[in-house]
Amino acid sequence: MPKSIIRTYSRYSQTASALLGGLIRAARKKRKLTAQEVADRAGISRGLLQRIEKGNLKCEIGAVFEVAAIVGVKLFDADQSTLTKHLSRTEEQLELLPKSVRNKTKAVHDDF
Amino acid sequence: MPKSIIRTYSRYSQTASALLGGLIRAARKKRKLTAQEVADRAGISRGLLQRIEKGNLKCEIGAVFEVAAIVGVKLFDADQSTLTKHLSRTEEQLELLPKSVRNKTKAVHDDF
DNA sequence: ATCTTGTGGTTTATATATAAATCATTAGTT
DNA sequence: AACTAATGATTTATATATAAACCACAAGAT
Repeated sequence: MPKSIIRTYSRYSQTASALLGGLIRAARKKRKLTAQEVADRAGISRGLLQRIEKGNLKCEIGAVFEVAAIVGVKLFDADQSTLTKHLSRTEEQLELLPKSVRNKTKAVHDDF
Repeated sequence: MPKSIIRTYSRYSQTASALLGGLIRAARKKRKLTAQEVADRAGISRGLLQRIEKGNLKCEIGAVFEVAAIVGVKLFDADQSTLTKHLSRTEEQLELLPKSVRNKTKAVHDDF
């Protein structure tokens, strides 16, 4: 049972989430998309999109990634891909990544 | 009321999340940190950390960001900050971001 | 071989995020 | 001005993520 859960977040997380939310909102505006449109295409409610754009840290990461993809905000471009290359080439990472992405095209709930 | 919610995720989201989880796991290993140590410092359960490292899309983004910060995986460095500068300087973004980060040092639940 | 220690997986109870509906306000249009 | 559309915010019911407690197995260490 979850113990009363009063989670505190570091300033880094707050900033990162607020930044991401702001980028999403700005990108959505730039593309002249309404909140409802984006929410529909992401398969989420408009209320959830509002929280995402506010940088609320309690949203599920899948919803955030979906929205980011729809409005064109990419988390892992250029810099991150190099990060992937540089970071721990000796780890099991390279074989771990494909495995957890493979064999699922639609739903992902059987992920664990 | 949530309608039976069988969410599907795009391949982009799946890849991004798996990549992030893999980076986190690799970084944790690299720093010789046990799963329990990281979970404790992040204030989450070990089980949740397992799902995060697997790239499970249903984890809350706050927990993911916390863990990423602890093991040293940064989401918005170099490339992203330039993205911030380039992207829509005319939007309300620049005033939106500080506001939603300001006036909260510990908890963030009063965020909305 | 025994004893740790770390990890992966499962189960259960509960806290809570979510979808839906609603209302108010704002912005844009004619 | 009135009308529309978009947004912000709130409330309620329910689906579900989470913490905690397990178990089993693997890897080291003594």
